[in-house]
Amino acid sequence: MLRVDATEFSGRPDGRPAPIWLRTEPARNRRTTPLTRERIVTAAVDLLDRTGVDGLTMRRLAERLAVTPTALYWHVTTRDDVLDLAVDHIFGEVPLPAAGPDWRADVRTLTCGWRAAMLRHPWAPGLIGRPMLGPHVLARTEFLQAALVRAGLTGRHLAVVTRLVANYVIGAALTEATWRQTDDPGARAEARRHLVANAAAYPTLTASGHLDDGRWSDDDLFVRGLDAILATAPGS
Amino acid sequence: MLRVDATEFSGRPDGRPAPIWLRTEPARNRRTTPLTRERIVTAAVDLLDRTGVDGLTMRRLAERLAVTPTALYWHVTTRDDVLDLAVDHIFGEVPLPAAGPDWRADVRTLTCGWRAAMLRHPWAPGLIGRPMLGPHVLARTEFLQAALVRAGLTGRHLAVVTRLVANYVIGAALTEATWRQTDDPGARAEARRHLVANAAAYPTLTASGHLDDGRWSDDDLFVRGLDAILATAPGS
DNA sequence: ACCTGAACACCGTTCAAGT
DNA sequence: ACCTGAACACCGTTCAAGT
Repeated sequence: MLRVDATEFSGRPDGRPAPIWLRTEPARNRRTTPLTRERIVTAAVDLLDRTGVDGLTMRRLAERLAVTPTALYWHVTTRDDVLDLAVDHIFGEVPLPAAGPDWRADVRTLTCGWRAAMLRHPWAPGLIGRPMLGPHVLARTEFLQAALVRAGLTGRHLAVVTRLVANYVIGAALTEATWRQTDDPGARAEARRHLVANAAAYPTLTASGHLDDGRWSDDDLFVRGLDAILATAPGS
Repeated sequence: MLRVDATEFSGRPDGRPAPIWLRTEPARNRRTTPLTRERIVTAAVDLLDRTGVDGLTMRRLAERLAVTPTALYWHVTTRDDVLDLAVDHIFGEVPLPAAGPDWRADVRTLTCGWRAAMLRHPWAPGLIGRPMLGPHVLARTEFLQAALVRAGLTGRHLAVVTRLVANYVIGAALTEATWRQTDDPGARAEARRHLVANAAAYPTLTASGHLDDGRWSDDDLFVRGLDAILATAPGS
């Protein structure tokens, strides 16, 4: 190799440092970008989108960030931390709607954006089985309950409907993400065949086309369910 | 040790086998119980109850069954299989109610048992993010939709309410299990303090006591939410 | 303060071999 | 048919050490 390691020049006979052109920069400047928690989280979301929950490895994540696996542990204490941060992060992608005069419309756009974010990142719903106290998640819940208060709900009734809406969104996202997560595009059709094969045991489900694809859009079914909930609250 | 290994007797000078009293049984009879898929699943549920999802290891599971880790792979092809089987198994614990004249009562007892099973095994809701096509799960969904058909629902309306109920149960179990799963009993109180500390950002949530413990029972809130849904269907 | 390197105690899964 | 043993290619996390 013709290229000589410049550090050799720094140890000159006369003790003076070599001219700057011949020196490589010191280590802390050579690093392209400093590692931050934020960079870790965005890289994690990227990796999760591509490879799913099991694909997110501290080692793979570090590789993507051009860093030693153990370097991550300076910014984060555990792999679960990364997952928690990733979940909260994706809720920051969808902006909070502006509160308008129609509280029902507010709840609709809020929950639809909420659900859309989870379906864009199908690994997310399965990770909700842990305390969700990130700022983005709480901000969304706050907005939801504020809209319900404007609708006139109070006390226990308010608590019931808040949980009803939130849990419906989460459950819907979880079951819908199931089918997008599997790589096999024919998985749903296969499930449908399994159901038909056992039609004797599941007469109602087969008759109603419970697992049929595209009979009605998932989006439409979700919104209609939501509207059914909102119809139980006092009129606008 | 006084106890002599009986196999030594089998190699007698005269070549004849030792009397049966002095022989140990051959290997295939000595094993206490043969390994079956069913035994694996019940042991898995036990281990999951004790140690959670991360605690279920093929090696630990094998140890509990007094078997080599690799022996499991004869009855099951992957760890995920074990998890799928475990989830379906716990739904078999709750018997299907008998269909009565009051379809609302049927749906209530079905979903309450459904939810109770998940709360008894708090690891379960988080595992629903995979195709749920086990016989017990499907039988429950079949019962639910059959009750809704008896209520007079058809077509798209039937699909909407089926999903609404099922997703509400799943979402509720998932969020509620979150707090039972954490070993720390004060986790909820800690979360509440976190909320109060940022009361400026979450005025509605703090005012309504969103994370307050025991203000209203979770069971009561769940049933009221369910009744709100069922109220949207045609009257009995 | 921030990152590297080596090391520890695990994993799931395969495959040939035993009985 | 059913299980063992050895082996492979990974894991998350720690800790001392470098800069």
